[in-house]
Amino acid sequence: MSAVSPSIQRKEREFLAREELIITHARRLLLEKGFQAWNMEELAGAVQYSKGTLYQHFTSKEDLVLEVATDALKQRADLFERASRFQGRTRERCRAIGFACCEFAANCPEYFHIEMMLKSASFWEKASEARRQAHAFQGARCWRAVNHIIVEAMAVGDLPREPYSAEQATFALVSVTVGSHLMVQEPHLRVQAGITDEMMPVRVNQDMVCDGLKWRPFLNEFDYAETDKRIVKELFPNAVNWHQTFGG
Amino acid sequence: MSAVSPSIQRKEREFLAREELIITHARRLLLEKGFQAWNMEELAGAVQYSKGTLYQHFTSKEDLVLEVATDALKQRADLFERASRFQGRTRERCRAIGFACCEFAANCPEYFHIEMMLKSASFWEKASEARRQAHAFQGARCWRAVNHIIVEAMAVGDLPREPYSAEQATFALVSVTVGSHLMVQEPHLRVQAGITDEMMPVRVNQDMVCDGLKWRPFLNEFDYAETDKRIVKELFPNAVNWHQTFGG
DNA sequence: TCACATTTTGACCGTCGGTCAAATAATTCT
DNA sequence: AGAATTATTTGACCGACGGTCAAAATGTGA
Repeated sequence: MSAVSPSIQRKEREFLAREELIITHARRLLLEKGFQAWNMEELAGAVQYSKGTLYQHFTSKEDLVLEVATDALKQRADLFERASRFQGRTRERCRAIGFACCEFAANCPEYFHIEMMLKSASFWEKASEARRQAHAFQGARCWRAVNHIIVEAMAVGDLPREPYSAEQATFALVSVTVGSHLMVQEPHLRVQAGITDEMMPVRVNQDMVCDGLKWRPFLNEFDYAETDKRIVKELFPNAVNWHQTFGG
Repeated sequence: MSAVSPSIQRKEREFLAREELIITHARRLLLEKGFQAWNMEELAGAVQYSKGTLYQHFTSKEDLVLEVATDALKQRADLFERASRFQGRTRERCRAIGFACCEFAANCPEYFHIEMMLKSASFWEKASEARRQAHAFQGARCWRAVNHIIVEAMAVGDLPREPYSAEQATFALVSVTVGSHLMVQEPHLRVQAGITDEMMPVRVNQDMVCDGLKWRPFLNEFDYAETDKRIVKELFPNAVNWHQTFGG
């Protein structure tokens, strides 16, 4: 007998295709309306299946949303890893990751808020174990991309080993990045801080932390404007979000 | 006739007392269980009133939670303003606010997650206009406390006016602080970064940003350990959370 | 074509936030 | 004091939603 009957294979393919369809529509609803303002019935209608069928793919609404978030996080990790291979000094490569994160945020503007929602215990425990692990895995990829550059920067002498450890430095960059992406979305803060471009403050704050870490070369001893042009050209040639960052 | 009948006054007092009671129990439930894992019936039982009575005080569950969050934010603003009057150089006073924020976070460990929840549109629009404004007002107090010190630091020459404006610097400090408080609560990140003390990384990250802003005196040209002891002694003599920060 | 296995469906359930007419309590009037 | 009036409290009830499962529909193999 053959290993797997062809009809089984076809079923498998159809199942996976349907899962993709569900995820795609769930992503759309999540971006358009947030978490509360749509329900599973509505999603079922959108994908032309019944509610019961949705629950063959996901154990709960939270499980489905976690899947969407993890897909986004995987995109982020992919961008981070690609950016970390940028040719240049360690701080330039860190900068490339900063751009990658902004590129990601431009594509998934609601991502960081959704991510914060995930962290509440009641949400997390309604998701399946498999999807929780998948999310942790993609998160670890992002962490490693940053951490590896920092370890290398310390190895080659661009970044002092004192007073901050590689882990402290990584944690600081992660914190300032997430914090900035969240704060830049706050209308009140945008007014108070006079922010128009949403991405600029994120990278500006990253610069401050890198300078604070004494990561060579400092902002005022190197032409990072050239680096930035190279990053955009080599890593994000198709992105349209960097125009105002360079003054139109 | 008298301006207001005494029974009216008594009613008023009782009404306010009951509102306090409701808020107190809601705060407890929120800290113990988060947002989802309790309902209005349960709260009504806890305060020994019926559900209908709760809705004479708050337009919705979200409105009530916003009130709790704003109370916490007011505490934060009070601590910030007190800390900003600390005697010392501008960066020492900024440091005092950093301690104030950690003191606050120790008292309200769930605060920043609740705050993130508030920001989702569906939550915000279910709250009453009055409470939204109250929340914005307390948020502005926190912003101003930081911003004033930064403006003064620029005026006295402790902080260069270039390349960052006072608003950019304030935004950076706010972002790194909120981001750090959020990230330090993540179990995965705590493991990856090897964090045991929850407050230390927050202030470490603030130090990085201040150094990155070139805020004099730098970390390595001043004995901030002395400042820290003074801050704890003068501003938080009763707090117990700083022991491990100083190595037991 | 029929028997059997698999998949899909939507009526149904429990929960919860929120409402409101009726019950109860407080106050005022005579 | 007691009736009349006003104010307050209550909890049965509603609609919405996430999630379930027996029955219907569809697919499979002989």
